[in-house]
Amino acid sequence: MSKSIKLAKMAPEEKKNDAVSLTEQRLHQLNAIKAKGIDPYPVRFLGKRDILDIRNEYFGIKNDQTPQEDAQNVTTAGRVVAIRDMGKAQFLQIQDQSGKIQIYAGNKTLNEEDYFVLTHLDLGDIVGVKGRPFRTQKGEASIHAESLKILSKNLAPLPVVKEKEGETFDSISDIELRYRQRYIDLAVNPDTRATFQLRSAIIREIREYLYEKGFMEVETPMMQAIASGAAARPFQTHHNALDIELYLRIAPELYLKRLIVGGYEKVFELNRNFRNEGISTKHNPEFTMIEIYQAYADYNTMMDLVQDIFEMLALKLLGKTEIPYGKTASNGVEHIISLKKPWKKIEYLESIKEKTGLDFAKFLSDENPSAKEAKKMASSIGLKADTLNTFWEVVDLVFSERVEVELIQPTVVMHFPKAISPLAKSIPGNPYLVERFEPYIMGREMGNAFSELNDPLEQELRFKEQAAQQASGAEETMPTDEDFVTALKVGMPPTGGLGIGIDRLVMLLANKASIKDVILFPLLRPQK
RNA sequence: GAGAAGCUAGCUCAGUCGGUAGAGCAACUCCCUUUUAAGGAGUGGGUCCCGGGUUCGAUUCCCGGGCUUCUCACCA
Repeated sequence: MSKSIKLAKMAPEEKKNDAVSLTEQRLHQLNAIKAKGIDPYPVRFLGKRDILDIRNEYFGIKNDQTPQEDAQNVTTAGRVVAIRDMGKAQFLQIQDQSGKIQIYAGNKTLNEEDYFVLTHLDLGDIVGVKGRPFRTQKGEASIHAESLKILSKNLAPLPVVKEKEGETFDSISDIELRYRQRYIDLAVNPDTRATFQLRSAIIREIREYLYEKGFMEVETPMMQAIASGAAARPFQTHHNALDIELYLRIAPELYLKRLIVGGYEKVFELNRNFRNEGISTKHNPEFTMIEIYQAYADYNTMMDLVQDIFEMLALKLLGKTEIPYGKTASNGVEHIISLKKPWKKIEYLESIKEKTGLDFAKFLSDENPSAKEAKKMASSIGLKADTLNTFWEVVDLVFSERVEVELIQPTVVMHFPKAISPLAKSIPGNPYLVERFEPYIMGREMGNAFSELNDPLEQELRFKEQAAQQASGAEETMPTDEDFVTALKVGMPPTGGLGIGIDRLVMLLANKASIKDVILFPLLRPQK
């Protein structure tokens, strides 16, 4: 029964304490449990209550109550995260998805089989407990175990995390381990669990908000013969039976607008998009975006919608519209972001002029403004744009470098040049600017919206302009989708569309500096 | 794709001006039935990321490679 017996059974070569034998030691524990006739991986453990639920009922939400002496037994379960061995009794801490609680267990209340389990427990094991809630002499909320069942034996030891008064000791800081083996990160770091619970809540609240407003969620192809609807490099794949090349979608936009053509008036899709581009703290090759389309609406409708959604999420999930951001960011500067609407609105070209003195608006009427000219202007304020090939790409560089980075508080940037907005409708009476806006928070683009272009002939022209821009060396342009033009010919009502990057939204609300912190399994280079 | 930093025990980290390494926690043995970063006594544990080179000798110096992080570029 004692641990010395186990050791006596171990072959000498198993006594080594290196990395391999750590698992071997546990295998030995496992075999001892099996030899006792106990199943270390039982089929089921029913009637488990959440630890938080038990705490609230017996110890009070503020942890200021003490259970009655004759309190009923409760049943719960979780992973063993701490063992304090007192000899013939032990204190365990178990953790489930809702929280932690202490278990007090000894040979006075456990039967022989359960006591055997107790003395053969390791950190990381999952146990089921039945017992009476009570407070120890030191006041710790506990369960006095009357039965203790092993539900799953831990064979791959977890990092040991200790904490005192909220401070964590020896947590895992190896970022690679946290991303590659997220199950360990989740098992060990409460903050990681909280982040992904928040992510789930954000997505749920957005869906419910839109359902409430009469929107319908749809699913459009992720595998597309033409990857359009945005300007980005796609992933390519192959369908064997049809023997065709397919692309993973870079945006659902053109399909969603086909649905508006078909007669649905309020649709959205919240799902993955794929872009074959670099990986950074703000980019993962697969990322989640929501696109929302509403017929008989315009970009003003979308402006209200995006502010409503952000404000609603902050209030519902964080309880306030003023939220901190940046404490964990690399620069260490904390900002208080106010998501309260209405947000500040600025004009795209005007904002560049204000910040830099450069006036690009006068080039709007120019059919094919020279990139050289723009580069000259950019270099006059110290910006190098050597790798760019078109006028408006250079302008966008100036915007990102001098305007975007300063948009800490929520700001709506409006009215982009038509040349870089091939799917947006022109402002009436202004042939050069479009009814488009992008919300920015913390210097980051959080979305993109416009009054959707529904003139098929105009759309055809815009696609042609994109092709021409590509010919003149633009890095990324939007491919022509003939069938989409055909759809517009059938007739699409005036429509407003909005896209929001969900990952970045979660980063904002969860106060995370890296997109990898809000994606459960971010793409990493495979280990050799 | 470019630059910078990092990689040492299961975890968090020291360290070696070149002589094959330490701490705390974890693990193992013993004591302990209200402890809590439990405590006390003892023990073991390392391909110092990988491969070359220089050297009597490399974890350390040099070269190459791997992976990660950060910054930049592209995108959301």
